[in-house]
Formats: sequence, C-alpha cells, structure tokens
Amino acid sequence: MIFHSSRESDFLTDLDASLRQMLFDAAIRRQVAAGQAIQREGDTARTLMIIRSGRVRLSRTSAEGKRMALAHLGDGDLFGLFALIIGRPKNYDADAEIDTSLLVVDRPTFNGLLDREAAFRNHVFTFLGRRLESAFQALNDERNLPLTLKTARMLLYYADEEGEVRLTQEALAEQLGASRNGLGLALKSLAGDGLIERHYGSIRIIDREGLDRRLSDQGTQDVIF
Amino acid sequence: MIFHSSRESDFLTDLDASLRQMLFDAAIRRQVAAGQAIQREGDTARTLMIIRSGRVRLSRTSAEGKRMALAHLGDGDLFGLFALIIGRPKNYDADAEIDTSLLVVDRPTFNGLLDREAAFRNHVFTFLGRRLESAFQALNDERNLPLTLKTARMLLYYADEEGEVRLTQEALAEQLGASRNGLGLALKSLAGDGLIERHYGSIRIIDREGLDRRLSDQGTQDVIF
DNA sequence: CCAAGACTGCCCAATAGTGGGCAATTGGAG
DNA sequence: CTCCAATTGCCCACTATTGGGCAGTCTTGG
Repeated sequence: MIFHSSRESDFLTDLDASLRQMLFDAAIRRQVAAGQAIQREGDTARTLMIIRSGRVRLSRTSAEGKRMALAHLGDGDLFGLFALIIGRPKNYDADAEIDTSLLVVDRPTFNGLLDREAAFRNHVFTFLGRRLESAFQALNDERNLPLTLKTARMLLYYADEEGEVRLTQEALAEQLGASRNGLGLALKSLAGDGLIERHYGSIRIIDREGLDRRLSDQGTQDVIF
Repeated sequence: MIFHSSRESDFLTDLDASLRQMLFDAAIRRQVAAGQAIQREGDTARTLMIIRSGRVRLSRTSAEGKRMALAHLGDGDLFGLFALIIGRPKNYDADAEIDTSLLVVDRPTFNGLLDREAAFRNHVFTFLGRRLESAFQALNDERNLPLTLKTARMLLYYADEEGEVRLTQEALAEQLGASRNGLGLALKSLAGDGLIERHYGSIRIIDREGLDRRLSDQGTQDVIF
C-alpha cells in the first residue's frame, strides 16, 4: 500500500513561505494534457515534480507485464524527489489523468537550496523521515492485515472531505496489489457493515470513524528503527 | 521483510574516518549480557544504538499478543536512528541474543554533529535514502513474491560468508510474518532444488547464485518516487 | 551416556485470495 | 434517446498459506 495522499506529503504546505517562493521562482512550469505521459520508466532526468493542480497516476509494469499502480497524486503532491537525492533513473511511469500543471525543479536548483538554506535542508530531512515512516507502516500492514482492512486503510487515505473516493475498484485493487475479486469481497464486507457505499466509479465513506475503529482494533502500529 | 543486515546498514563503515572517530568519542559504551533486554517498547529515550559486537534481536508484540521479529542485527548495525530523528518513543523491543557491546549516542551529541559537519549531514541523508529504498523494495516484494522467493531473499540477507544462516526456522518464519509451516514448505522446495540444506538450528546456502538467479528471474525491482 | 527440551518434517482440514468469466447496471457520446 | 464501453456483482474452481498437531531427530546439561 504505497501511496502518499495530500494528507501526508505536505512538503509544500509545511514549507516556510519564503522558501516555497524560492522554489516556485526557480522551478519550470509544465502543462500536461489529460491522458498524456509525464515520464516513462527509465527516464534519467533527475527532476523533482510538484503538482500544482491536476491528478497524476504513478505505475509500473512488472517483468511479467502486470501493470501496477503505485499512487494517485493530487494537488500539492510531489514525486521524483528520490531520483533527485539518490540519483537513479526513475523506475515508474507517470501519466496525467486529467489536465495537470506541474512545477519542475532540476538538480542544481535543488542542491543550491539544500546547500544555502539550513531550514530547507531540515525540511527535506523530516520529509524523508515521514516517508520512511509511512513506508514501514505500509509494510507492516501488508504483512498483518487482511485484505478488508488494507482496503479500509486505503479508502481512508484517498477519501476527500466528503468521504468520496473517486477511483474505480480496478484502480484500487491494482494499487493494493490485490485482485479485483478480492477487493470486491472486501468492499462488500465493508458495505454490509454500513461503513461504505459502492457506486459506479467511486466509493463513498459513510462511517469514517467506524473504519478508523476497525483499523485501530486490529492495532497495527508502525514499527521503525 | 524488514531487516537491515551489515550489507546495507553500512552507516559506520562508509563514514569518513574522522567523523567516525568523533562519533565514537562522543558515544557512551554499554555492555549487555546474553538474553538481557536492551530496551522495551515505549522507551522514550532518544538514543542511537550502534552495535560494536554482538547480536541484537528487535521484535514487537502485536495487540493480539503475537510476537514478531523485526530484525536480527549484528556487528556494525545500528538502530534507534529513527527515534532520534523523528522523536517518537521506540515501539519495539531490543534484546541481546549473545553478549553484546553497544555504543549509545544521545540526541544533543547527534544534533551537534549534524549542525557542525556538512559531511555527516550528507551521510545521514543518503543513509536515510537507502533505508527508504530498501523499505520500498521490501514492500514491493511483500506484495509480489511468493513465500518461497521471500524466503530466498531473506536467506541471502542473513547468510554469513560461508553461506550459513544461524537462525531457527521459527525465527525466520516469525520475521517473514509467515507461519512455520509455510516457511517449511518454502525451505523444502528450495532444498529440493539443491539450493540450500536444512540443518538443526541453521540453514546452509549451497548455491548462492542459484538463489540470486531465482530472485532476478522473478524480476522484482524496487520502486520509489 | 542419558534424559529433557528444542527443533524439524510432515500430515490434515480450513480459509483467504486468485484468475477467469459472465450478466446486469451505469454513464457518456453521438 | 440510444447504444457502447466501462464498471460492478457474483459465480466457479484452484492455489497458497494457515493453524494445529504429532512423531522423529538433534543438542545440551547433568
């Protein structure tokens, strides 16, 4: 369950206003139309992409040709930070699901900020820490939670303020690394308990606390050392 | 599959000699006898532990009372870095499996180094990056690899130079988050193909390349963004 | 050298999840 | 308004893995 919704990848919003301005000034703007590719697996460009507005789907194709979604990102989310830091080719595809506006930060710009601004450095530091934390959390879940609860967690992650999750069951399943069938069963079970409603192309969370309670009942706590 | 063997947690060995010396000078030495606890879940001490020599088992107990190993660490490995950086209570137990000698670095010391030494900062940075990378890798594996291959990967991680893995099947299973039965089947399959030998309290890797080949055949590549 | 405990190998039934497939429903484009 | 493609709900058989249990083998301490 790797996905970083706006709720956690708050790299931009938490960033000090003046630093954010620097980043904005230095970045290049890029427009991508709905359905267009942003990058393909193997791109060596070491650039950080920040989503000003739009929706981006990250995915990759396994050796067996199986497509697997990594994340669906929205306004304020970013990707490519890792390519920038570690400097390996991007190993995933990125596609704009709707018309999307990006900020592109190249390596010299990023490194310059890193060198000059202690606050920025610190910010990146804790951002990495959070990422690591959520990766460990996901790993823990992956091992210990039944599909129903993994699904519950994902729904909570992706729900907007009204509790609406605008993804198809197929997209959700793909991202969980589960089958559509399995996900269907999980959703049916959650729906049966009155926690969610299944609609065409979306899922609505009825009882957010109920879902939360389920997860905490199961008591999966992230572990990191 | 969260575990960081000496092969990857090379925080110490890669560290510039003078910086390492600084760290050593500032740290407190601590001896722990075999079987003794080093820390318990909930400890709030924000300290980094570096294993000079010995063997440490990290584990936690789930809400249902199930014990689960996180990692078995050896010489040069470290833990607690995260508590230091993010500052949350440690949420795992650490026990010395054999007599163990630790270096304890407290927060002021660590932060001091971080502030003064750009090289040290950079080192921690890339270390975090690698951690993140391996966490994502593990997550990917967790989803896509059958138990047999996850087992193969773990064996490769834990094997010493002679290809000996000195852990019981129970310990291995626990750490994989699998049942002893499932692990037994996986080992049987690997043994049947002549890749490993099962012994009492240990497993010997016969054909390291064979194991490697299996893993790369399956072609699980880590994804990180 | 022997007894006790630790560990392994394997059996069984039960279960969660997969993969394929198909009919019914929905939403959007013409 | 109608048709088509997308999406869902559900069926099936099949596989991997679990959990419990037990007999046999190995190791260690007295």
